[in-house]
Amino acid sequence: MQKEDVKKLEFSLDPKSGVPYYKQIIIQVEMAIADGRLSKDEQLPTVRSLAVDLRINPNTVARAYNELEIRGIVTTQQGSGTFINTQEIEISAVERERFLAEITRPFIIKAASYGINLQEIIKYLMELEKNI
Amino acid sequence: MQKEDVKKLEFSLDPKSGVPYYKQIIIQVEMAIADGRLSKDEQLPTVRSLAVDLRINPNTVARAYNELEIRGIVTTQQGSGTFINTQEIEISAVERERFLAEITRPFIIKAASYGINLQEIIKYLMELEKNI
Amino acid sequence: MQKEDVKKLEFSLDPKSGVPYYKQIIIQVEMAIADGRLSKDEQLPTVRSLAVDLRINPNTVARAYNELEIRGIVTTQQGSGTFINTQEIEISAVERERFLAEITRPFIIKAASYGINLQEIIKYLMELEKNI
Amino acid sequence: MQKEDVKKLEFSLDPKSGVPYYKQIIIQVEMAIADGRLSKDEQLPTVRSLAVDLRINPNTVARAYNELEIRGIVTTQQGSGTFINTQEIEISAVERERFLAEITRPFIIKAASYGINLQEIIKYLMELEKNI
DNA sequence: GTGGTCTAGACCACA
DNA sequence: GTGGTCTAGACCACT
Repeated sequence: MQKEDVKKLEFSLDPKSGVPYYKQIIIQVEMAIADGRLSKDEQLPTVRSLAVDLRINPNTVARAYNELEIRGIVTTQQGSGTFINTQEIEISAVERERFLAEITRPFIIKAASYGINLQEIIKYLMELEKNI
Repeated sequence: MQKEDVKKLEFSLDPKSGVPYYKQIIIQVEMAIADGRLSKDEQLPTVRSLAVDLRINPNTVARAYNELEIRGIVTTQQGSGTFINTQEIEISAVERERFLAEITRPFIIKAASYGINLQEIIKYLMELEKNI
Repeated sequence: MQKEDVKKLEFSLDPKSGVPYYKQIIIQVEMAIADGRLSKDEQLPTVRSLAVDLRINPNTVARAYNELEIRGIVTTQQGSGTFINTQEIEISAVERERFLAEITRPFIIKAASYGINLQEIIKYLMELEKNI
Repeated sequence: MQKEDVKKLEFSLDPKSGVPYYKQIIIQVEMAIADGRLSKDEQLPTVRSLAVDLRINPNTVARAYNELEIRGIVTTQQGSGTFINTQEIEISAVERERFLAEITRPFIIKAASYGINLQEIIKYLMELEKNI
């Protein structure tokens, strides 16, 4: 290998998701840390460059970085940039449950529209799990 | 049987969740349809009665019902009420299986990308099913 | 043939159309007169029987008949029923235009969603017309 | 060219039509998309500015935009505005012709059932096209 | 500045 | 009685 085969960090926004841009950025940073694409002391894109990349207002990026800093996930060094500050992301049980509900709901509803009920879904998933 | 095993429809709002009231109502109607507590041609509570029940403004209920109508989930007939409109899409058993596999895959992948595994999903769904 | 091969009058309501029931009934009576399924002195179904047929409130049928009477299209004979009162239905130019716009709009919009514009539609229709 | 041949987007409401304001706005946006005056990623007037223009309540504009969003026609991003979201469905030339035939047939039949013939339809559409 | 949510209350149309 | 439309105005979240 000539170089590290690292999954590069790529931000992307979904305007239709209803999730505010700044939150999408926060989640993506957190996820990148969680799966190792970002690690301690690495630098995030600058506010301006990311704003240009994503074609959004720099204030929006700044807000995301700011909230990440408040949560202790990144540290901003005046004049030099924003850096990852931690190795681990902890997501609270409540957040976890809420997130699970959020992604599960449309899945259940879509299945139901084809006449597939919860029991059937569970049965299918248990089959799947057994065969992993 | 000891008692009627009715799964009654009960609306409830959580003001602390951050989810707007009207969306909570939409979700509860959708879920009730998905798990069979509401089925075709059944009438929803009237706008006014639900508003009183939930102690919210009738406009908020109306907004939820209106969105459900635009999405084709309910039909309202002025002067008589709001009725469930869902007609399940008819598919064969084979298609059914294929369809289930098709919508399950991205769902599982998405969950996995957030560190949630199949076991956890199944556990959550069983919890859900119990509480219908 | 053994009997008159008459197109029978059949009322039907579409709850999803957004058009009030009483107006749907009015239109259907007018249409039936216009194309000869109903002619002068024929009797309409009774308010009660039609209400039962359509599974709607008798008041709704009564309202439709009442409006038809106001317009001079039918006459109600106390105790004997409601009868067609005219041979011809005249639709005002304004109504006609409005109706034309109403049925044209969704057609144009649907075409547009497939990238077909008005000019193209017109061209196609002119072709059609030439080949009749 | 003597002057820019711009088909500018102009909203206008007819209080006498009986059509609710919010529906008039929806129709005008849809038609503007259909005939190309509005295209993907263009921004609609802001809720407040359109409300001032039309001298109606901002909630009424918001309601129209909201319904357009539910239908997937526009996307709103809180804090930045409302944008056209229509992505035309891609079809081949052959499919195009077939599709046009397919949606035209029921349209013509419906019109005919109300005594409106092809010539009249074409005349109306040409009128429409001229006035864009 | 943008849109989102909610309330309060009026008046109308429909069954 | 039902839902539909619109206004006025408040407060919030996001860019």
